[in-house]
Amino acid sequence: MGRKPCCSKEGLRKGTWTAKEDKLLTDYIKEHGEVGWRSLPVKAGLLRCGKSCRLRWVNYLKPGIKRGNFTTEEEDLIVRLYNLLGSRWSLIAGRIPGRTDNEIKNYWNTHLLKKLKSEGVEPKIHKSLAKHTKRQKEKANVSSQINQKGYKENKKRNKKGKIEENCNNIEDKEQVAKKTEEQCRNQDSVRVMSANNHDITCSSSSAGSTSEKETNCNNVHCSSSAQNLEENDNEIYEKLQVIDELLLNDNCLLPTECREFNSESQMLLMEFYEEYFQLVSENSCHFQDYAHSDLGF
DNA sequence: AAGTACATCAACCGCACGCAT
DNA sequence: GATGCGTGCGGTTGATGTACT
Repeated sequence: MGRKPCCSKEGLRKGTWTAKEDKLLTDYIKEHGEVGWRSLPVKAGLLRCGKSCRLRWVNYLKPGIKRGNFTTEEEDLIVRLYNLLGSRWSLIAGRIPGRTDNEIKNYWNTHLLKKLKSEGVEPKIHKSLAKHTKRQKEKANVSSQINQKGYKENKKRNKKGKIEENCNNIEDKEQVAKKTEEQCRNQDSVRVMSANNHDITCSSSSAGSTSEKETNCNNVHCSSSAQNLEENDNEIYEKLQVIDELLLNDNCLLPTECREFNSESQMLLMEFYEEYFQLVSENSCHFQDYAHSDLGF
């Protein structure tokens, strides 16, 4: 018994959207919100599949979507995120304000791959992650599962729009940032703007003093003490969670008025990512699952 | 100007996941 | 635990535009 199709294909339009269809969809969503994609076409008077409506909205009609040429900074970011995450376009798109997964995917396949190859750079090969998620999950080791559990729950809460509830548990957004700031005192800092447009000074480098940082890194890479390893794992993992908490909520990443992605906000973003990538890559041998499994990020 | 090849990107398709029952 | 539904994701297709012959 096969799975039911998402909708009856009969009598439905396919292909390029017309301006009239766009307007119908936009008007409906403005009034009712992004809910019930399956029933939306009928209610909105569209002869389209619900999935098609969602795609059209998410990729083209949704406010704040940036069209047009990618900047070199964006290109660089895409390449580095790809090396970290593989072809997880939605995750990559989530870290580049105004860009959609589809656009980034197309840009990668049509421009960046060629560009990299012409420069003699072979992009990191990733397995087709989507098709291996189950297997990867099964492979995930016990300790990482324990570490990831809390984060996954946080992520789930965020997805459900319960960020406030989450913030009550681990303080609020500012406190999350403050926590990071405390952990990162004495480190080179980067500035990240909070949702409240407060400048938060924090670092995505390892916690504590420089010596502690070195100890952490050494332990992560080659400690023979299982206990130390576990403690440091948790510490670094928590740090990644805090950073990613900020990254995932792009309101935390950039204030609304910076959605235009002006040069100043772009600089701040790039600085922040520099630190972020450094931290992840420093610990990549131990946190591969964080960077590459569907549980991480 | 016409035909063909290639490039681009919007849109489609099928699968997997989370959630409700 | 099994099943079905709604949704989101990544891979792929195909229509359209552009360059070349």
